[in-house]
Amino acid sequence: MRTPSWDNRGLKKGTWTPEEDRKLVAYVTRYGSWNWRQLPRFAGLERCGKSCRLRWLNYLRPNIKRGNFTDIEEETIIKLHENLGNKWSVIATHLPGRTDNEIKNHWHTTLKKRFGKKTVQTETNVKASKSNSYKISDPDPLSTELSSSEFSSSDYTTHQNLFVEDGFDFLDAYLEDMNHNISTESFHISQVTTQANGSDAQKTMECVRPESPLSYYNENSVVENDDFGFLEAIEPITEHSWTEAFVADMSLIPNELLVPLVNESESYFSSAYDVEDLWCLKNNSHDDLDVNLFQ
DNA sequence: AACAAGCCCAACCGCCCGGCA
DNA sequence: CTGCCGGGCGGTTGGGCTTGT
Repeated sequence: MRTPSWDNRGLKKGTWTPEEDRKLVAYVTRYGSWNWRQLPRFAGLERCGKSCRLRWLNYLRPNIKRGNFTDIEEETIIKLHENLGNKWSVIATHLPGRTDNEIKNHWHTTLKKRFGKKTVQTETNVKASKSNSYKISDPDPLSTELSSSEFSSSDYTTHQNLFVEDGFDFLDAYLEDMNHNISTESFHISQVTTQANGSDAQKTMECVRPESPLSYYNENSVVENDDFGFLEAIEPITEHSWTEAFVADMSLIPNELLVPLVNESESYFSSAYDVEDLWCLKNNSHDDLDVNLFQ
């Protein structure tokens, strides 16, 4: 979108590149967002912390739901906006997978025009009459929170995809999530797993989300050049690897923020997220997910 | 085909709030 | 109590994309 530029501190501004996305995802996935202001330095990013935070929360974070808003989602936004005003972050908590920024954009570009000048209540009642899952007459905005059963099952595919059966491999789950339901096209990427033990650990997995940052890559070049570097982040391979920056700076990260790898031979990744939160997510109902995850 | 206008959304900016020393 | 710092939030903007003429 925005033309890349540098501010007076030498920090980059503007559109994020795929490489920057990979660095940020890899770093936050492994170490969490322990300090947004310091994070870019350790992650090898020439960005301000705010920019990193925004990029992560609005675009790279798992469970982000993209694409058109459903009628139910629009009804929810309209109703909540009527009751709460421009409290986009609060409204976003009622729409699993949607970010406040996305909701705000959708409101300004679409809903405001459609509903801004009409009586919102009237309009929403019409829409609500089409839906048997949303009670527009409920006066309490909080009580209008949609239960998991009020969304179609596909709405939650991203949540369900966050976890895989064979253990707690956060990054696998992340990639699974990124694959969600966007395209039927597919391409293969290499998955770094346990190369350290010398076994033939390279697997392939399908990545089918052209709208994701990963899709910046030409699919053919990914296959032919094996240049899909997303996972290189967690295992410095060459001296030119960007990972060198944060690997070299690891000593500066407080020990308590460095989560030891559980089992290097099987689960290379670890996360500084609250492990209890993540584990409980595996068992909790869907409507807790967006609250607990990655806050 | 070329241009203009409007749309859309990622990203930035500045303010506010809470935690902490 | 006060000031600093980091995070969060809402408003705004830049510019690519789409649609209309």
